[in-house]
Amino acid sequence: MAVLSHDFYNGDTVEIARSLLGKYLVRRYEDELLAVRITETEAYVGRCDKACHAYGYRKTARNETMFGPPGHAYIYLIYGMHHCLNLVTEPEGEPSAVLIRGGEAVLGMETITRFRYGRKPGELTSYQKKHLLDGPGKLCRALALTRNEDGIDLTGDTLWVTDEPAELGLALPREAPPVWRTRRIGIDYAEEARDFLWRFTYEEQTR
DNA sequence: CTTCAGATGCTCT
DNA sequence: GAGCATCTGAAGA
Repeated sequence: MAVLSHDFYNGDTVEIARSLLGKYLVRRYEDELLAVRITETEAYVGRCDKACHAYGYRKTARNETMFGPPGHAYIYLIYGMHHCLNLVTEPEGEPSAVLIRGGEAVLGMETITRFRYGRKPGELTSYQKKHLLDGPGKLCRALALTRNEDGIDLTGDTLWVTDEPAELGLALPREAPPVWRTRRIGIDYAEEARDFLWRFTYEEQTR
């Protein structure tokens, strides 16, 4: 399969959130490739999910990208200072997306740690290394993703997902380990949707 | 290890 | 004006 196509994203959001685990998110920044193995995702579905920005098909300036075609990045600012990356799913007009909540750096460590801490990899504490990319805001910071990248096509040359790490010149696993399924984080306001088991992580990852 | 306060600005009512 | 799909550092256990 290699680079995920628009077809991949044109489907059930919860299923896509699960299957994105273990795949590789690639960011081209200037002439360098940065890559992250996806370890944590969440599904958001406008049709039926009170936690989704587009719940009940409520369209605003912020969430407009989710109403567009699948296979694009929906990026927004949260808490005034952090960005969150989502991958738009489902057919156009069904506002839905997968939030990328965490990963592990596999390519471009120098640049990633510079974006995160302004330091070289060897200068990080073990705590900083352990928690380098375990949150949606951290991931966007590490890959220099902001609202400037909102709406970009995931089949272009800026940001994409692949399940073939050999394309990156890396000998890395192609298969995901068993996944763990839990409630989503930070959506206590969302009534019954709080209890949807729409968060996916590697089994060994608790956080 | 845990909890907790504060940061900070955009978005929607 | 209220609230937010978060992160950090400091302090306590």
